[in-house]
Amino acid sequence: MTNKAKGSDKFAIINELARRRGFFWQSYEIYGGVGGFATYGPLGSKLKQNIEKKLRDLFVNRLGILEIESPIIAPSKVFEASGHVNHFKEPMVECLKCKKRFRADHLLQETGKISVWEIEKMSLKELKAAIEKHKIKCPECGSAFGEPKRFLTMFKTMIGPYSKAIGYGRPEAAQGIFVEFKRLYQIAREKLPFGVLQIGHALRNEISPRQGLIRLREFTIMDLEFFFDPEEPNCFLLKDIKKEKLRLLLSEDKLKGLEKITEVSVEEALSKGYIKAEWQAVFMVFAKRILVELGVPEKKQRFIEKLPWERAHYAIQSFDQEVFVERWGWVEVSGHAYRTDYDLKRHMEFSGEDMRVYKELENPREKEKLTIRPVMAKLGPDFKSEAAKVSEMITKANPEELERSLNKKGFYMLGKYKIVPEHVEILRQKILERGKHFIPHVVEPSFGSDRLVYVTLEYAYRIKEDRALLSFPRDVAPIQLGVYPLVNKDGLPEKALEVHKMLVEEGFRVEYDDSGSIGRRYARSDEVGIPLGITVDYESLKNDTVTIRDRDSWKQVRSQIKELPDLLNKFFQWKINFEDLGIPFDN
RNA sequence: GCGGUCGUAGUCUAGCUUGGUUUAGGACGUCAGCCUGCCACGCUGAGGACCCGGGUUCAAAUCCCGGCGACCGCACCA
Repeated sequence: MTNKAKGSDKFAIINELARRRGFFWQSYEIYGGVGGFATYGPLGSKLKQNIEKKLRDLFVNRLGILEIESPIIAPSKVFEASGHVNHFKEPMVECLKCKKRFRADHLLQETGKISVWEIEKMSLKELKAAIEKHKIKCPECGSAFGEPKRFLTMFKTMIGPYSKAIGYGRPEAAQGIFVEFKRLYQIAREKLPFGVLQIGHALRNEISPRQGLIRLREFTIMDLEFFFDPEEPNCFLLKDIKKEKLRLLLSEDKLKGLEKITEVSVEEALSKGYIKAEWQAVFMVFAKRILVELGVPEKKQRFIEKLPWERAHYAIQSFDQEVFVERWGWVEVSGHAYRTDYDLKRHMEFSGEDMRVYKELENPREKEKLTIRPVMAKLGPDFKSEAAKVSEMITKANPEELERSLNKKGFYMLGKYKIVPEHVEILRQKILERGKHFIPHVVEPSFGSDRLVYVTLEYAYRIKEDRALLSFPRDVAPIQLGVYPLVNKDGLPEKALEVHKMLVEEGFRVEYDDSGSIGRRYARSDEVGIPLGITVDYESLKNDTVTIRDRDSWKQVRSQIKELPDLLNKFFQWKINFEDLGIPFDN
């Protein structure tokens, strides 16, 4: 859509380029478009796949994390258990005069001094009453508020045509992992720690998403839930990366109104208690590295600690990894939440399934267990019809306390019933405690795939001699190679097509282009970020060599056609650089 | 949701104030052909647009109303 007001900053330029070249655009354009939905074109979907592949390579291949794919729709129970049904319905009030809208819960928290937990339980009527009671007025103009209303940011649907079963579109992929925990734990051969990754769509019915790929109503999330024993929180990868630096913006500084970056090594961040879990720190390092590899320098990244009231309901500590983008400033690209045992515990409560794991103790402990057994032969005559009730009360009583009282006073008062030693039998059993059941803790790195695509594009974008080029890291470039005949005659196209075919068969993503002039083709390929251009010239016909052109420097080297597969494979695996591809070529 | 700005080919735009001269003009891109011995050369040709609906009028891209959408700001973003 044409618009002068949108200006021509990088965001606008990239969105325009993305639309024109087929990276992505707003969905449903023929019906005027709908905000918050994007369609990826051929180049964009490839770029996105490549970025996601990078995370898979790291997490699944290198760290052995399990990948799953679960449904987007879940029965309401799942999100009741997870707490989303309560937390995704934000109570809003609108000022009757100036029409400004506010979060009712935030207003009450700030001015009413009511705890988050209390507010959460309140009905709309109670919220209204509380607002009136505390005489809360519009912070903008001082007028009264209208009726509070809840805005549900989850997409709600029905499961089955006539069913009353309510379902929700998942706002995160994480729950798909938690609900399958038992089976996944078995598949992981009942060993901790282990992690599960899910990459998939998530839905959030945002009120007004107007930032292109940055805020979508349907987006791709990459949730990694990493389960570990809270009593053994040590990360075996730490030794390799403990010296690596992280740029943190700590909540204590945020509270003071400072935008101060604390640059510390992982080691230090942990010892000083800035980051609560080792695994969390390690994943933050990986997240940083991934962004560096996508082209975002460390200085343009930071981890910002969320304040208690900014945090999601399930987290006791959260860092957002932010990247600086030109139009929007610091934008979250990943979140790192320490979810503790919150989710598994809640699903355990709501489903009744045991989500605990069992671990054997290194040194099994022998424990004495005290049991008090009622002696019915004595209870019966003494308590008559109430004997059964008393008996039950005895089994529920604290055995240690009962025994102590009997020894000391010679009786024990169970409510109004006086228990004497004849009424009970005291048993001491030696039991061997071999292990214990517990709920694992979870740290969650969670990436927004679409945002990674956007920042990759923004950081790849540059101008060289008035020409736009996308300087993608070579391993995420949607198209790897362009093959061109220098001119369209004298057998050059035929030769170039042969080279093209050979490279396609070798598994490269290659494009053949013979339109216009060679310079135009180079320019076009630069704009879609093809790292290397292979040109067949007259020399090629004589000695089976081609030139290889580097997108970023525009330099060229000459190499043997038959050596291309090997050279190029090494190049795209970052094993060799452009200069190693052949001998310098000057024309 | 509110306020402001705005909506013309794939993209950027001219035209709108003052309705008719428009078969809606240009540039870039695209396609076909020629040309082209290395960085968007040139030539010939082709295809491609007034957001949607209603109204006013002899006549609407142009004026009015409504809808939809976009951008910016506010609010929201678990």
